[in-house]
Amino acid sequence: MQAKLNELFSALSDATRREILIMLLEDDMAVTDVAHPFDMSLPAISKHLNILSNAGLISQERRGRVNWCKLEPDGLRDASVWMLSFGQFDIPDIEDLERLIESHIDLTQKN
Amino acid sequence: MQAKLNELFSALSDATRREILIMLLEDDMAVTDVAHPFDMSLPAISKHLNILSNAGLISQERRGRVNWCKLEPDGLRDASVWMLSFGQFDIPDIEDLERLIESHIDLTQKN
DNA sequence: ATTATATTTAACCATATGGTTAAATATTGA
DNA sequence: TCAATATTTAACCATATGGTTAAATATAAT
Repeated sequence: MQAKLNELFSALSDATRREILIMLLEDDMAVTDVAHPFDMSLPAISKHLNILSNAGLISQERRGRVNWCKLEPDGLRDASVWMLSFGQFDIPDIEDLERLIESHIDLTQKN
Repeated sequence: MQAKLNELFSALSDATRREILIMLLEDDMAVTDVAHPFDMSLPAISKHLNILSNAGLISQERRGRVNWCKLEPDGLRDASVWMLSFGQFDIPDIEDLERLIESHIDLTQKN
């Protein structure tokens, strides 16, 4: 649980990786196309994609020589639940997020 | 903006630091007391507290020889807004979070 | 069969991170 | 004044991170 959160937040702590996630919001992409806008080598991007995969934020499916990268929006859930609940609740279901938001707002307005 | 998010997510990517935040949810604490439950030296905790301060997640106020650590719940806002909006919107105000949650749920149910 | 394309793996490098111990710096209490 | 307490700073260390280039692998196209 803690290890998974470490991996998640750590994956999100890099601007290149956050950019990649945003790109994948539009559509699935091949590794080469993900790499295109960045001033960085293909292996570097490949590493970033592995980190995102291991964190559960994307999935990769190889078809032929192309490795398709796909956003896994559920991957963000644990981290966002932790952040919103600030770790004080144990809410597994995304339907409860709205309630968590409410309590987060209460929390921030307390001082 | 990106640098601040790097700092925020990076600060959250360590289990010790997340634990400290949860501890501070209860009440403000002196550095020594923060350190107490951890199997770690005081300087190590001091470094963690600096990282949390620089990320804006806590503040520290020295009174006499005691440095009081205080949670800054607003510090989480940027990161949670990014996560929930997935970077596609530009919502500065926490009142709008509820709407963002809605769209996040839509997003996750899309596939 | 050969070549081009897509991607990963390997080896390497510089810097960052998270810890340590020892010493320094205030501040408080006796 | 002297000692104890609270905390930080400094110097160091091992490992992790984020990048590089060169080589390897697998698939597709000619």
